[in-house]
Amino acid sequence: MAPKIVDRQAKRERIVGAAITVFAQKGVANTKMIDIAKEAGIGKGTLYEYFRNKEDIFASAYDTMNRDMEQKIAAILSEQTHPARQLQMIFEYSLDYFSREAVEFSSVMMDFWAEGIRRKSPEMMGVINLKEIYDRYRVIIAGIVRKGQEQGLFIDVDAVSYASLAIGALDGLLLQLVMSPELIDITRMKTTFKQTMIQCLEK
Amino acid sequence: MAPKIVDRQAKRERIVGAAITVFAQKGVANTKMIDIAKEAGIGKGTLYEYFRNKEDIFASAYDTMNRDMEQKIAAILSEQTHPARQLQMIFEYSLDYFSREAVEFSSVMMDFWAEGIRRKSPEMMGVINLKEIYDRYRVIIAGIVRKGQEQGLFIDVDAVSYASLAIGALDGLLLQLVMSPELIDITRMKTTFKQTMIQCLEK
DNA sequence: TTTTATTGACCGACGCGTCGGTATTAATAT
DNA sequence: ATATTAATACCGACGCGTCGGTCAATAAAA
Repeated sequence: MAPKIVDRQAKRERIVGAAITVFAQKGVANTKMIDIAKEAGIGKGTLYEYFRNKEDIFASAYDTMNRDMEQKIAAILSEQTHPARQLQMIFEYSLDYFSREAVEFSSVMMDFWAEGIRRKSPEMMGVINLKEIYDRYRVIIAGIVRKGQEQGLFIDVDAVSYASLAIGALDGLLLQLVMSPELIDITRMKTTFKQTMIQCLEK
Repeated sequence: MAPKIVDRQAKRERIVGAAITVFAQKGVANTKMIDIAKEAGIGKGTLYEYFRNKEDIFASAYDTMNRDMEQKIAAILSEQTHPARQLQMIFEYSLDYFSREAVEFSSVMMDFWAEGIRRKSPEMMGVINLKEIYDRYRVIIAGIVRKGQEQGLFIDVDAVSYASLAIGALDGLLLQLVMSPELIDITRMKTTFKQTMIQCLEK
């Protein structure tokens, strides 16, 4: 009259972790349910006790990875108050993160993008709302720029365009990093970022 | 004792054109062989008389789209000699191209990227060599920057990093354009590009 | 008639999700 | 203590739909 007790939340997280590992190795599209199950050390059927379907695991993994990133950005913003420094920190952190910590992360993220793009037109339940994520980052960067302008520190550039450009540059670099890691010198890239994206902003 | 005569080259091109149309409508991954055949107005089996497999059609479509882009870049370079103007023209042209043909071209291109990324690690015969394409563009942009530096027009920034950054920015913007077309104002973006990516370069 | 082009019915591999059955645990009775 | 029981966790063989690629038959041109 009493069931086996399992920490379902913890197990969900373990499965998501396993999924991310496999995604990194084989690519999201080429990952089979059985691959995730094996990595998590459980049977395929058990996956369906914790997730409705493949899509569901996919979305959970995406959420997890994205929450990580946003928390770190938030931390940076609270450490620094000078707009130019905030931008610089965000750029440098992103570059570091992409290159050093996250060869894994990067290619998985690329897969998520590809999926997100593929799902934009059909009335798919937008499990992965890429647009929303972009909007959020755009708001953050544009906010910093506007603050700098109000303080008379930055030139009069369109804050939203600048934010789109900066986010685009980071994403695009991630793309190239995944393709040719040997070609992108992070240290130099940081300098170049500062020389172009930041110094030109300052009066 | 004489067969039906067909212009095989022309028919291949027709098929590739049909493929691109369908890719734009349904996304590369969701396009079935039968969809391409129907769009081209031929039977499914006939596809295999002109292409070895799906991969082959895919690669041909990619080549076609890419050759278009490169030819236009080359034309720009021959029209302009001033380095800063060359960069500006390339940026503006790319932005125009992306925005004008965003729906069709852009989302198909994103699919190609996603595929290219997915195929980087396994010893797949690199039908779609994304790395090579990137290298080519990088060489072009970096070359312009170096020329500007030699002429004493540009500041001393690392040409390769700059090129990666610029290409990244364009790609990343394309990504955002696909996601939220309404958010990206091309005219403003051109101005911002000039204010950040070009003016900061000039002494 | 011969040669080539075209076709779509067919095949088989593949992978998602299900389902019937098994294993494990904890409350309860003895 | 220990047997009993009930609720839940776990599993993997299998069903079924999907889709890339093949091939035997057909059409058309010369």
